[in-house]
Amino acid sequence: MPSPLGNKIKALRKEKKLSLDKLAEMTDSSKGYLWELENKDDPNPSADKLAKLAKALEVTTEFLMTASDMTPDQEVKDMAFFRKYQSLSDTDKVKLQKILDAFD
Amino acid sequence: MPSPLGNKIKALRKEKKLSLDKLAEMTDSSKGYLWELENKDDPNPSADKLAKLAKALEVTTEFLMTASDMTPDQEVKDMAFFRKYQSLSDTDKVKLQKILDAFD
DNA sequence: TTGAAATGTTCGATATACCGAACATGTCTG
DNA sequence: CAGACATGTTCGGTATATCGAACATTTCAA
Repeated sequence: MPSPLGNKIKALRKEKKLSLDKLAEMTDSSKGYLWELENKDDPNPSADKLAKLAKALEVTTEFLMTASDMTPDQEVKDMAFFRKYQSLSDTDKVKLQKILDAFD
Repeated sequence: MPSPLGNKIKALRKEKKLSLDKLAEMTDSSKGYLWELENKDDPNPSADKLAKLAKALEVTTEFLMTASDMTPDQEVKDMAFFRKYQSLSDTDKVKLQKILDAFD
């Protein structure tokens, strides 16, 4: 009856040794609602709650929401690459785009 | 009055030449609601809608949710680049990473 | 062993996400 | 220009996300 999302929240919360009350406070929620998210059938929190939960639990919303097929390691590496790319100047971005296009 | 999330949705939708109606159909929403998401003050869709939007628009929920200081158009272009990158083989990814590292 | 504090669970009430359908506006072709 | 069709906008109603507070359970010190 609990969901993947619920399981992840509970696992992360336990890992950080937080009570429902404490996590509720950190995320501007009620503990009753957090309990529902963790234990009820098909939870569907708002983007706002999701973002606050991700921040409090120190993960991405993507991680909370999706059961990814690639390894967390690979996900993290791809993201790191993307962050570097984003920090480039526009002209450098264009250069890389050209190179990328040559690959596929 | 529109929000970063709304701007991104609209930019991505336009990029894909989708009408509100079409996107609504793809994402099990009403076009009225999608219009609200794109144009109203502080939209707060559910995780479910967010996931369906991300899938239809071929971006991550993380990308949709996190605000940034660049224009939605620029973000969308960066995201397009990232999607291509992700579809590469591991060896090609590494090559591109090397090239990127040479830039900064 | 007891009971008080911490943690977890349930539930009625309320705010709001989301819908359907009407209305408005734009964009064409005849 | 007419008007038909696609697209965008507004809005009242309904389902449900979320709260507050009561109730239950666990924990642990005295």
